[in-house]
Amino acid sequence: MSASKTFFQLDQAKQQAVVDTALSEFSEHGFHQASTNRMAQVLGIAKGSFFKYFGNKEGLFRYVFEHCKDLFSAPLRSIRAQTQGKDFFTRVEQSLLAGLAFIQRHPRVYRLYIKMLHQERFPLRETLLAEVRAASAKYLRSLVREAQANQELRPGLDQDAVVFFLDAVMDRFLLAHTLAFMDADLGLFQADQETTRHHLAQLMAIIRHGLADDGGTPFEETPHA
Amino acid sequence: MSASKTFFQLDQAKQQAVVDTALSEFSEHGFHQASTNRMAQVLGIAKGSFFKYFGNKEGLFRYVFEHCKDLFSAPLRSIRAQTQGKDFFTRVEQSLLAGLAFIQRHPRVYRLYIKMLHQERFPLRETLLAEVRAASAKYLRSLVREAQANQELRPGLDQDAVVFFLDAVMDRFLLAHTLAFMDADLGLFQADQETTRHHLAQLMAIIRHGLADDGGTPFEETPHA
Amino acid sequence: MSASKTFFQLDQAKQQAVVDTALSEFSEHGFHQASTNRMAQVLGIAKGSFFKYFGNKEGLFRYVFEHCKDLFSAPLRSIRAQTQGKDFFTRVEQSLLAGLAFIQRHPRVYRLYIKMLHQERFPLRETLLAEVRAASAKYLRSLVREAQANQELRPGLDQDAVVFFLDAVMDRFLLAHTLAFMDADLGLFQADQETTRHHLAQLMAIIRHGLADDGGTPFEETPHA
Amino acid sequence: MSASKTFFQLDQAKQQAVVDTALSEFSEHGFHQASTNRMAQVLGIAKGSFFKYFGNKEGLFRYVFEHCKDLFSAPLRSIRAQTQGKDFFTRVEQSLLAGLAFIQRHPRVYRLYIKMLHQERFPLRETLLAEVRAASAKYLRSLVREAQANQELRPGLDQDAVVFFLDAVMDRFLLAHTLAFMDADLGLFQADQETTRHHLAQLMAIIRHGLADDGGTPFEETPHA
DNA sequence: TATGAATGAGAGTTCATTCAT
DNA sequence: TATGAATGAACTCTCATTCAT
Repeated sequence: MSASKTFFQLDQAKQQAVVDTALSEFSEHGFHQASTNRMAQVLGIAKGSFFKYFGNKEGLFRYVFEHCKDLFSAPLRSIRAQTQGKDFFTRVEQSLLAGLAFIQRHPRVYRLYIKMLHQERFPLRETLLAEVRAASAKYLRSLVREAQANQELRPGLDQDAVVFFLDAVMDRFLLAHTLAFMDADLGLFQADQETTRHHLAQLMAIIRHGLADDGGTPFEETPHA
Repeated sequence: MSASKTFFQLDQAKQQAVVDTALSEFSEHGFHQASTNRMAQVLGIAKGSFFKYFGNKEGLFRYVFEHCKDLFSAPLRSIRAQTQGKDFFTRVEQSLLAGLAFIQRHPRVYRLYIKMLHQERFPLRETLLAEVRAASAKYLRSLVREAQANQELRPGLDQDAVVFFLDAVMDRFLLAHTLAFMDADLGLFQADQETTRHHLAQLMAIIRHGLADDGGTPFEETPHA
Repeated sequence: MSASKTFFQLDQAKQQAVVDTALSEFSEHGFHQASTNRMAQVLGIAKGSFFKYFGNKEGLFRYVFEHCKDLFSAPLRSIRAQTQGKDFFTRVEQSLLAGLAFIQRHPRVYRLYIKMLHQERFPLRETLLAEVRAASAKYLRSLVREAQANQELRPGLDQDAVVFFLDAVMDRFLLAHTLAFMDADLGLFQADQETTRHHLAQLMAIIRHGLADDGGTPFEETPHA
Repeated sequence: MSASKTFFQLDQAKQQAVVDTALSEFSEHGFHQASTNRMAQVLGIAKGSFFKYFGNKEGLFRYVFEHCKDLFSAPLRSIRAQTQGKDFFTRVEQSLLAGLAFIQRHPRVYRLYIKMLHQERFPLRETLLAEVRAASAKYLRSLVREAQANQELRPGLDQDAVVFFLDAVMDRFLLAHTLAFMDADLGLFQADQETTRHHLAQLMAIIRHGLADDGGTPFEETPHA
C-alpha cells in the first residue's frame, strides 16, 4: 500500500488526519505546489515524519491517491449492481445521480482528480490517471455493450463513439453541477441545487433522442468540405 | 493592456519574441512551474526586463493571455459570419472544424487554455477563464437562439441546457482530436487523424438526433427517485 | 571499555553481531557517512539500543576500534616472537608477509584504518590513530634496536630515521598489495597477486642495500643549498 | 574552467575569497562534511550565489581542485627544468626540498590532497585523484628513466619498483615533515623544523645505498617460506 | 530493558524579485 | 533604460538523538 509499517501503526484518527490534510493540500495546490512543510505544520507533526511514513512526497501522493480510488470504487460497483436489468437510459441517469452524490460527499477527491487531469507533469501522473480512466471507461463500455445487445441503441452507432459521447457529457454535467461544493471556481457554467434536477431531465432527453433506436434515421449526413 | 510604456517602445519583432517565448513557457509548464529565468535566457534579455515590462510574473502571464484571446476572437467572428444563413447543425459542424483548424495552427494557445482550466491556483485564474468561457458561451448561445427562432430544435428544450450540452460535447471532441498536436498525454481518449472524420460524422448524427425537431417525442421522462 | 553494562549482558553472539555490523558500516562509509539507522536495521535491533549501549555514535566507533586493536595486537606479538633470533632483514620481510596475511583475513579492519588515517574530522580521530601508530612504531623500533645491537645496520644511521623509513615503505607496500582485497580504489599503484612476490623481492633488496652494513660508504653527502 | 561567467566577472579579491574559503572548508572537512551554508556565512554572501557560480557543490569542489592543480603544476615543471643534467639523487633531493617548500606555502592544498586520498566516495574522487597521481608518477618515472639511461641505478632494479619505492618514501617524508604546518594531527611521526635537515640527509643516504650502482650485490636473496 | 516513533536542525538546491550599476 | 548579480525564503529530504511506552 506504499506506506511504511510505521504509518499503519498510528492510531486510526491520526492516519485519517494525515490523509485528510494531504488530500486537502494536494486537491488545493496540485502536486508541485503542494508543500510538505505546510502539511506538517497544519498537522502539528515534524517534517521528517512524512518521509518516515511515505518515503518521499511522491509516496505520500500515491497513498492519498490509492485512498481516493478506494473511496471511488465501492459506489461504482454498487450502482452497477443496483441497476442491473434496468433499461440503458435509466442506468445512465442513475449513474449521474450517483456521481453527484459522491462528489457532494467527497468534493476534495473530485477536485484532486480534476487537478491531476490537466496539471503539469508530475512523477506518477500518467500511471495514476490511466487507472482512473480505465475504471471509468470500463464501466461505461459495459453499459453500452449490454445496451447494444438489447438493441436499445440506434443501429449504426459506434461503441467507441457512444462511450466517448457519454463520457464527455456526463463528465461535464458532473463538473457543472458540483462546482458549488468545491471552493474552486473553474469559470465554467455552474448550476445551483434547484436547477440541477431540471437540467438532468433535459440532458437525459437529449441523450435519449441522440442514442435511442427510434425506428428510422430522418437526417441525412452532411457532406464535408 | 497590462504592460508598461517601456515594453511598447520595443520594436515589434522583440515584442513578438517576448510573447512567443512566454507563450511557449507557460503552455508547456503552466504558471508556477514556468521559469522567468529560463524565458530571459531563451530571449537573451535581462531577467529584470520582465519586471520592468510587466511588473511581475503575473503581469507577464496576463499579457500573454490577452494576446491569445485576440488570436482566438478573430476566427470566432469569422466562422459566425461565414455560416450565416446555414442550418444550425451545419453551423455546429463548421464550428467544430474551425476549432480543429485553429488548434492545429495554434497548439500552444490551446494547451495554455487546457493548462489554465484545471491547474494549480494562480492569481488571475478565475478572472481570465471567465473571459474565455463568456466568449464561447456567447457564441454558442447566439447560434442556439437563431436555431430556436427558425424552429430547428425540438420544442421543450431549454436554451441553457442546449448550450451546456453543446459546450460539453464540442469541448471534449476538440480535446480528444487535437491531443496528437500537443505533447501532453492527458490520459484521455486520443484519436488519430484518420478517425477524426468518421468520429465527427457519428457525433453530428447524435447531436442531430438529440436536438433536432423530429416531429414527436417518443420517450417519456423517467421519474426521479 | 567504553560500553555500558547493558551491552555486556547481551549474549556473545549478539555482541559479536553488533561489532561486526558496525565494523562493516564504518569501514565502508567512514565515520560521518556511516548511518546508525542502517546498522540498526541490518541488525534488527532498535535504534535506541546503540545509544543505550554506547552513549552515541562516537562511543560505538570507539568500541569497534578497540575491538580491531585487539585483533591486530595478537599477530604483532606473535610474529615478533616467531622471528626472534633471525637476522633483521628476514624479520622485516616476515613482518611484511604477516601484514599481507592479516589484511587478507581482516580486510575491513585495514580499510577502517585507511579510512581513519585521512578522513574527515571526527571526535576521537587523533587519540585513536596515535594508539595505532604507537603500537606500530614500538614494534619497528624494537626490531631496529636489536639490529643495531647486532651491528646489522650501517653505522651512522639514526634509529628514528630508520624506523621512519621502514614505516613508510612497509605501509605503502601493504597498501599497494592489498587494495585488491578492498573495494576502494584509492588511485594508487595496485599490484595483482602474481607480482606481489616479485615486488617484495625487489623491495627487500632495496631495503638491504639501503640499510645494511656493507663495510664502506662509497657515496659522499650532497651539500644542501 | 567549470565556473560560470558570473563568477569570473567578480573582482579578483572576491574570486580569491571564494576559492580561499572553499579550500579551507574542503581541506578541513572533506567533501560531504563540508557545508555550503557555512561557506556562505563565512564569506557573507547568499547561499544561492555558490549555485549561480558553480552549479552545485560538486562544481565548486572541482573548481577548487583545478585551482590547486594549477598551483601545483608550475613548481613541478620548474624543479624539473632547474635540475636538468644533475645526478639522479640530487634531483630526488631537490624534489623533496621543493615539495617541502610548496607545502609550507600551501598547507591547505596539501591537506586537501590528503583528504581526497582516503576519504569516503564523492562524485569526482577517482577522476581527480587519477590526475594527481598521473602527474606525480609521470614526473618520477621520467627521473628514473633518465637515471637508468645514465647507468646511475643498480642493474636488476625494476623501473616500476623504483618508482613505487620513491613515491612511498618521498610521500611519507613530506607528510611527516609538513604536519606541523597543517592544523590536522594525523597521528604520524612529526618532525620539527630543526630535525628536518638531518632527517633528509639520512633518508638520502638510505636511498642512495638502496638504489645506486655500487659495483656489486653483496647480499643474497632470502628464500620465501 | 528494549523499543522505534518523533523530532528538528541542517543539508543542497531553486527562483521570483530587487537594485546598484 | 537595461542589466544581471545578489538575495533569501522556501523547497524536499536526512539522520543522530530522545523519550514515552
